[in-house]
Amino acid sequence: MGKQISGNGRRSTGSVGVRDVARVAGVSTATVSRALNQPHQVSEELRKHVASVAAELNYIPDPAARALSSQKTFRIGALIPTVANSIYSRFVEALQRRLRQSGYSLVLANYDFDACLEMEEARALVESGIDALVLAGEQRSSELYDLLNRRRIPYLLTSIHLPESIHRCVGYDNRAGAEAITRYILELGHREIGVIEGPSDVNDRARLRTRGIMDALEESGAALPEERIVRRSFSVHNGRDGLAALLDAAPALTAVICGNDVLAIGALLEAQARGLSVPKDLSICGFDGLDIAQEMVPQITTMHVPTAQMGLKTAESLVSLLSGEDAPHSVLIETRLVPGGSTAPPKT
Amino acid sequence: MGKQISGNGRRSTGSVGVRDVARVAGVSTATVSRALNQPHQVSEELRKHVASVAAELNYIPDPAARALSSQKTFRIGALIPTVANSIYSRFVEALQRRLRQSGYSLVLANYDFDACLEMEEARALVESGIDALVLAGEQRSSELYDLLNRRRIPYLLTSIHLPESIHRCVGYDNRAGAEAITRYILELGHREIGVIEGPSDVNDRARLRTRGIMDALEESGAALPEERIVRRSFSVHNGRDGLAALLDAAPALTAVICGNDVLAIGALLEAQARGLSVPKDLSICGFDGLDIAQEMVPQITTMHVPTAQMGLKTAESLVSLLSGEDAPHSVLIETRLVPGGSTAPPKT
DNA sequence: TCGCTTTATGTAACCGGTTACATAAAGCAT
DNA sequence: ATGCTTTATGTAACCGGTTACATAAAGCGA
Repeated sequence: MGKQISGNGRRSTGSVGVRDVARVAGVSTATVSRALNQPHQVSEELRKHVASVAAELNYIPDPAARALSSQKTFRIGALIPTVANSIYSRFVEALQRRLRQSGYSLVLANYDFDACLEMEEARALVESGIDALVLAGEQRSSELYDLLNRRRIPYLLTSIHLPESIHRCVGYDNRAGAEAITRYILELGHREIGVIEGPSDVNDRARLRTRGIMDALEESGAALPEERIVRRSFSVHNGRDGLAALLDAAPALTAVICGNDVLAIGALLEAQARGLSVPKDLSICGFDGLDIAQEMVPQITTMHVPTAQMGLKTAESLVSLLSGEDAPHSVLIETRLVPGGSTAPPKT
Repeated sequence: MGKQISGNGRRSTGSVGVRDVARVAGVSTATVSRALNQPHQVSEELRKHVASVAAELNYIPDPAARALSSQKTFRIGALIPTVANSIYSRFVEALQRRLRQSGYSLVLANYDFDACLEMEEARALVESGIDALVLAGEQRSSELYDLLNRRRIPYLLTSIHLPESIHRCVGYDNRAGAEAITRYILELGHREIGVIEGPSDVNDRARLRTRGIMDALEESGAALPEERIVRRSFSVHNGRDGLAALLDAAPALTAVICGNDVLAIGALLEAQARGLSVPKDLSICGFDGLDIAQEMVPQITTMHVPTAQMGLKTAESLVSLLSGEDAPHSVLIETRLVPGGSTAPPKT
């Protein structure tokens, strides 16, 4: 290769760089950079001139160079259990859309509720270069939090609301939501209640929901015998299976409270497959407010979570945080009880 | 040996850099870089020494610096209509998992089937720095392809199989799949058939499926009057609405073919809400093989698409491509007809 | 032993923006 | 007009890896 003079403004890659723009516009590279990034520091006429030259040359700043010198990547990581559940996918979509508006890209990683994989993916995300990280829930090895703190990477917990926690969050109150929907079931007159809870060992949202259910039941004086609670990971199939197990152990149930809508859909389908009429023979309720659960026949009573709004708020918090403005330490996303045809007073 | 490198080797950011590792290990920065990236170019003992020093100092290469000098970002963009449909979300999950194994991150963008937004997001992805881009389907403004070619960014089309196209692809044959499932319906004896097609104007997968349905129907000599085909965008709600419209226009239908499983689920729910027995009064089939459709009662007859496998193959193609190896120009993902309880011969 | 090739390592110039600092010009009170 | 402050622009040193080229050492045939 021939020798390369750095001063001629030609990039070896062949594309247009700041030095080209500077040369054509007859100004320095510093001025070009300022004209494009800190417009107020440059006289208006020069700004316009530089902008027009840049546009004419079809100049596109190299993101790697920008990241290297400014120490900002304009990338945000999202470490989500699974995007196959629409409670997370809607969130991710809204998050991405809003981040883009502010010039950020979303780097997605999923770990399917596997704590080990979560740690690995987190490490990879951090090492790939991100300005901030979005996590789901609070429960995880302190190693991950240590890593983030050591590398000074701001992070945000979502799907959970913890005003007392040292971690920032944008989320909703899983416990209170579950308590409210349980009260609703109790107020309908149910006393023979079963629960299909989520995998509460590795998922604090699921655990909080179970806690809320138990709180409401205890408050009402209704005890919940061991055999009336089954634990299943989130899938329609497991919902069916869970209800089958419950009904085998306790055929007298009049209501089943599910850890989320996916389980509730499964329970509804299993009930129907067994010839049970919902809600006449059995009331079923869920949590999340998925579109599809709202379309089921009967419509599933649920605690609706506005996940798109959560994505929006999460994005806004992150953007403020990274702009040096201060964002609220915790943001509460309000849930809403949506009564559907899947619940009714028990048969007398 | 032991000679001091000019400067103190300390990064202004305070973290450990190649120069620190080089100094402590008593070698040059070039050797450190080579020891970590081209191990075969360095003597084994030196390699181990450098590796241990790097580990000891907890050295993590700066991705921006690496990207700037090597012109590789190790990031791959995925521009997906929506991740809220599990046909895409499963794909994205598998894609991400496999890419990570080879050291790549996934940058996700979604456009909700909006062609304008797709172009905008594509531009943003390209400008954010990616080594390659994954797209869904072929149909889009040539402006996008021009952009990718101009910037020399390799790309791959998915969810579609086009061996003749100039574009690379990893996907399945939408037309043939739809033709096969339609034949299946015809072979059951149905002649009074309705169709709820997807939004074929902006979505070539949906259009190909409609084409496959029409091909099979024409081949069988069965004409499809205008009023027996309705078009709806993909949602359970629209599936219900679509079936309602079809039944209003043509109450004598014995089978309904849906553009995908989401529409089919909606159609099934609407049929049940109207007191129709599926499949006795009406047969319904879909396309995609979503988990939830397989759990419905009755199980929905569908053309199963192994999306996770498609994600895997897509990732592998991309990795080969970016490693300079040659990847197949088109990869066919096989679909599979899964008969379920939602279809049966028509009432005689 | 010489000369040539191969292999291992070091030096320093990149990659392409950003920005601290220097400098020039303009504004303004005295 | 003088001196001081404010504002606009230029110069060049960064950011932290990678890698072309130079150099030293080792291998090897004759």
